[in-house]
Amino acid sequence: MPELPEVEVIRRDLVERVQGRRIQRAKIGETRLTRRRGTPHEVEAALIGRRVNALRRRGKFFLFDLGRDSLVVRLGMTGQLLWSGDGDGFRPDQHTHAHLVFSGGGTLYYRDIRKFGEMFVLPTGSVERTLGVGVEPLDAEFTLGAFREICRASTKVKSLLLNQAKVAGIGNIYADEALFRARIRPTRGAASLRVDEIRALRRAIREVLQAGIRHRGSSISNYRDACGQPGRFVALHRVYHRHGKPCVRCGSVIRKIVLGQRSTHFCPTCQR
DNA sequence: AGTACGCCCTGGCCGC
DNA sequence: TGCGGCCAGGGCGTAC
Repeated sequence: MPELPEVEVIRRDLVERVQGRRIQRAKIGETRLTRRRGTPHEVEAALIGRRVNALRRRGKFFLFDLGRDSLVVRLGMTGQLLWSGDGDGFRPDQHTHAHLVFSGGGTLYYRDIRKFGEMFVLPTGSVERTLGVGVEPLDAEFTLGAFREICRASTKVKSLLLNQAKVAGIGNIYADEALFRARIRPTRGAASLRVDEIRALRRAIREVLQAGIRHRGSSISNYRDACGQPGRFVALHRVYHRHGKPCVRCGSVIRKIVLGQRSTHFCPTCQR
């Protein structure tokens, strides 16, 4: 479900609440959550008594820096991290599979209807290598030169954008929206892009991700921030889920196709 | 290396 | 109202 902007909104909501606090209790009640590494009990044991030095984001991953180790959380399609202070905020339900109780009050719940998300612990020093995600599109390293190198691939440009090992954090919504803003057809071969197109796409990626963060994310169905509130960016989508509707730029009918097993939306006139 | 497919899950929506 | 089929923002393993 959540892409870079949604994860970043949640991270910003949570950082003030958990940074510097100690995990007093931890409960993981779903074995699927820890399938990548360890058992629920092992992960719980690695968390209890540890202080959260920082809460960072890498692509679509949350990284809770616990010192020597880091807790890694990925939300998959329907995962949510929901905060509850003492007596207010989220109440757990049947889809709530884990929670962390923090010193000084407050509980962080992990809720995930489809259970595609995951939660595991890695040595902090090996997080980067283990996750293997590519450049952060909002960071300074995402230069035109770096993106040109990435585009030297024999794959369609949209598939490239969705490849987390190349560029971190872009998912189906923001890929379609960025390609629309750059006026590039999703089916174009990445290697066929001219320099001016790569420049436009890089700019569009950054703009659409920043706009997504500014509007607190895209809530198509069940995305919610850490306080349970939906994002407002859907109203500003120009192509995603707008198939059959007129293009906001030229009035042509927005089309929907399948590309790389994912629904893909574009304007057949504006995007070339 | 790239692509297609099945699969992991659950729920919402649509048509009948 | 009920039911089957299809769809979904992610990503992995396998086969080609």
